[in-house]
Amino acid sequence: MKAHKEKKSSNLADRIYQQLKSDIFDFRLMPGDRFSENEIAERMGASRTPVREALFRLQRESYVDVLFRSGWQVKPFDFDYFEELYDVRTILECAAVRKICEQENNSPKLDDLIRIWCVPESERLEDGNTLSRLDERFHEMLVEAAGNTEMARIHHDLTERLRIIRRLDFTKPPRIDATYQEHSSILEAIQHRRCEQAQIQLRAHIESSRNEVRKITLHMLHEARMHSGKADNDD
Amino acid sequence: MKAHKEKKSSNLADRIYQQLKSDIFDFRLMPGDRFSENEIAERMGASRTPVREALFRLQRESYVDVLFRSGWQVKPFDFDYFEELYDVRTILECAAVRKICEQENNSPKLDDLIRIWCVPESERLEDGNTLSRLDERFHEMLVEAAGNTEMARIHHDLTERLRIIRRLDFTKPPRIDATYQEHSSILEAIQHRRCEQAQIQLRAHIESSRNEVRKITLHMLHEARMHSGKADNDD
DNA sequence: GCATACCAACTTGTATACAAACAGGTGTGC
DNA sequence: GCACACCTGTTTGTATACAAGTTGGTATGC
Repeated sequence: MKAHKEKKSSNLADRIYQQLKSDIFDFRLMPGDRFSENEIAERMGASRTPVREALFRLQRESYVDVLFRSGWQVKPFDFDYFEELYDVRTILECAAVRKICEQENNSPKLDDLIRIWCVPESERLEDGNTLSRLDERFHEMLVEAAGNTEMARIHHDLTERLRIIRRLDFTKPPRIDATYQEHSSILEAIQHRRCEQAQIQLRAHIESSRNEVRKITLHMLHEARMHSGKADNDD
Repeated sequence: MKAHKEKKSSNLADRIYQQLKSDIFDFRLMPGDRFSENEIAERMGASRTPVREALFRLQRESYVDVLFRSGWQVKPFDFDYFEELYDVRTILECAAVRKICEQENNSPKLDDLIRIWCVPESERLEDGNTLSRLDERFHEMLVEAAGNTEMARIHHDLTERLRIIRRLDFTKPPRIDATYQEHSSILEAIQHRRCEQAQIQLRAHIESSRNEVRKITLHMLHEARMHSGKADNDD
């Protein structure tokens, strides 16, 4: 009765949604760019209907805005916005750590985390892209281990929204090493139920990642603007 | 019914969204009910297009589900889900209190709150419905006073989702009195920057409200099922 | 040369038409 | 009486047609 198939492939709207999102992520659609539904529909080889569905989803996730009968716009970069998301992320993850520390037995998720991150240096991964995704999963799994699926869902949304700037964090080996070091240290504190210590370390970890990203983002955005041959728009 | 001015919002989809949501809230659409887009479109006197837009929004907010080419369904009541939302709410609000306590000067929002809630008994409101909305605003303003608009937005979403069961809290005078008492006490603690105490009180306040709602919800749902002549579905 | 009014092209919002797939009933073969 | 195939109506997914409003350019008046 409930075993309905979920055919993702037959859903044009989903595909367009994903495509548009990655266009935004990869700066093929620049912050501030304006476009119309017809334009997208033509480029995607579809009609306006699924395009609109995709755009409404992106709008709700605050990637784009609709101007009344006057086209759509990729939301301009708003650093305050990302700062706020980082803050909420920190709050949720610290709360998750607290919940985990209140559990008597390790949840399977926690054990998985330990297996992944508490490894000798020789077994550590080095690829930036891979590690970027793995880092995302570390923080997500931490929240999942707390056992509140709605909290995990909200945190997952935050992660999605932050990915556009966060993946810039793993471009240099020092940050990669630091990540392994900090993650394993946090997990160890959790394992010994040192709640306060774990939270402090987690907060510091997020903060240092955030600082790194702050610097790189500005640079990247500037680069992208230059390559696209567009002038900086500062009025 | 409600003599609201028709705002000529020019947005049919929005109106349909609001209407459907209140249909769900008032149990005109029962949890588990199945319906089709045409059915809704006909009842609303509109075409399927804006109806679909409204339904997709409600789906994203997890009020309804779409079954592949087989109609829509009002999401069945899931008490674990509401419990989880309450948890996240508590986490966010406690974090907000912490942020507020770290501010040196009172934000205007905080002063507003004090003006509303720290009043002599004679000036207190008594109407359950009014107070229900006012209570929502208390918690929302608390988060807004912390100064993180994204956190406030997420909290606002939680509030929306919890309203369906939360408004059942203010049906009895004792809870009304207790609410005034607890809110003013929390605000006082915040004003004196007693962070820990404020958080503990807030947590207890939410918890007692939650307990009250837990009891009433079960009863209400049962009533609604009886009146609609439907059998309980406990698989 | 400048300001303003108007028009035409374009944009989103809504309605309708068509396609694909599922569900449930019905008839047929045994 | 029962099982199974088929057919028909209903459902969502997608495309297209139409309506209403905005925008930007152009022509005209001064």
